Amino acid sequence: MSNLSKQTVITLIKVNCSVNDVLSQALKPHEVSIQQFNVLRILRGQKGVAANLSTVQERMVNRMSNTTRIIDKLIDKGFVERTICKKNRRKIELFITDKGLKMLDQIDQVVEQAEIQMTQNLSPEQQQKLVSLLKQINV
Amino acid sequence: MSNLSKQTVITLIKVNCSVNDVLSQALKPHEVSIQQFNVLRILRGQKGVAANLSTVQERMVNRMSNTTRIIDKLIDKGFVERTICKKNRRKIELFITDKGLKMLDQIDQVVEQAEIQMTQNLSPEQQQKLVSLLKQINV
DNA sequence: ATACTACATTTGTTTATACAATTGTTGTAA
DNA sequence: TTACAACAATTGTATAAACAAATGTAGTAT
Repeated sequence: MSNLSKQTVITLIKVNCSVNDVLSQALKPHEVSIQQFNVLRILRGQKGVAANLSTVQERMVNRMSNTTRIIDKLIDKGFVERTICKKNRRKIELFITDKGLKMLDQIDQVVEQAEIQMTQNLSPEQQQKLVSLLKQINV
Repeated sequence: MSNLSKQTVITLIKVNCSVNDVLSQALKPHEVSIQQFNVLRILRGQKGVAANLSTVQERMVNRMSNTTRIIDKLIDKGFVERTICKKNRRKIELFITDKGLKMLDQIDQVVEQAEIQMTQNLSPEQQQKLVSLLKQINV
């Protein structure tokens, strides 16, 4: 039934809007956007190994659009370093700095609290069910 | 378990990103954005009764941000008319035009197809379950 | 009438998104 | 070596989002 499809999609969009609001409000005092936060997490996940731009882009949750400029902001704040790759001068090498790691540890907690708070009405089984249903959305 | 919360939230955000992509791609040939489309639907829902700006804002799925400018675009395209409310000159009265209605009928079909296509892997029962789980997200 | 507060919308400004075009680099075929 | 295609990142540009500030209007108390 088409009405049900519409309701499903609209509910998904609305809930996501609210979730985004909660997350960006949680991040706001730390002056990083959700996108910047995600890039920092990706770089931390490298555990010291350099990441180049295309790697970061592939792993970003939201579409890339302009990863260069997101990283520019993070460099301005001293959270990320960028150098030109010696083996292939077309590529760049990105690292998270100690300052970035420290900041990330702080906001990780804030974000985690927000995540837990948002999902607290759902049992683990319900969350697993929700994730599995979401993954069946056909895009 | 906090990891599960994180997975739930991230899955929701990712799926929503993809859904948004599908919808904006579906709308693109018609040169209206998702936001503009939503405003048009709200105005059509008024069934000829004027809507003022705050009414539209309240009903928008995504946060308002700047409804004035979204409506400016729709007026430029001839889909909406705006007049000053005679009873209260602070308010405006917004109507969808015939041209707007016609266009909306066309893209309604496109959007509906996209919605059906995205939810086709889910049975009606599964969709209802999904909607009910989404609504339990605490925001 | 005057001043004041609240209301409804618009405007300004900064930052983010989307996409195309450009720059600089590398590898490869002639 | 030269020319050319492919690659990796950056820059340009137009549009949208977020939020604060400003404009204009209405109602109310003095």
